[in-house]
Amino acid sequence: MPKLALATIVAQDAIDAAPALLGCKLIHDSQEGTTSGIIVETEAYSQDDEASHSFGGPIARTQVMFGPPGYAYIYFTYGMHYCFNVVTGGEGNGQGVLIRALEPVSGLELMARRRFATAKQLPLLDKQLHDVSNGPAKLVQAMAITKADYGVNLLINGRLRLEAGTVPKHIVQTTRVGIRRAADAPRRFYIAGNPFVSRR
DNA sequence: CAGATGATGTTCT
DNA sequence: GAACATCATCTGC
Repeated sequence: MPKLALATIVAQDAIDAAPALLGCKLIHDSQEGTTSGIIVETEAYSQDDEASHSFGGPIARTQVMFGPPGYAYIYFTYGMHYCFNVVTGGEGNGQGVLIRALEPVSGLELMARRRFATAKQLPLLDKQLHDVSNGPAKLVQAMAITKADYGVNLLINGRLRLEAGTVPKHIVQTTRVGIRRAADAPRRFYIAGNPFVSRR
């Protein structure tokens, strides 16, 4: 069963867009080569959500979340990590979907080289393979997404873009990871049984 | 295996 | 000062 058009998916509120983005593909063209992966884990953040960066209204850092859907919201955290979100919902409404894990599709060796200091040879061991992109900051590093990608349109044919995929068979809905406020809200979604999910 | 902890810089109280 | 949408590495079972 094919996915809805991406523009339709991201126009929904984050709580609906988050599961709908599972199975879609994220693609990045770079000088080094192309990397891509299937989105297997997401979290929804909305303006009325205490845990969201958009809670309380727009500030400089979160401006893009209040713009039209389908753009990249990238933030820096813990002094060393970047994370990547897809802006969702209507303009003027601060929302986004955090992409928490990818299943590599192409450019696996390049992704592994970016993640690990030493150049790994394919095939990777299972431990190394899963570790390439099973976390929000890990996939950003593997895909070489940077703050320069903040605010790019992911729906057009740019260097960083989304592509519709197939609807996953089973989706699990549960609580989000690494937050204190609204910790009980079931706003995390992942593809059941997928080995690249960051945690169960 | 689980749990604790340090790294490191921006944002919040 | 403390918290933070994290990760790698350490300790102890």
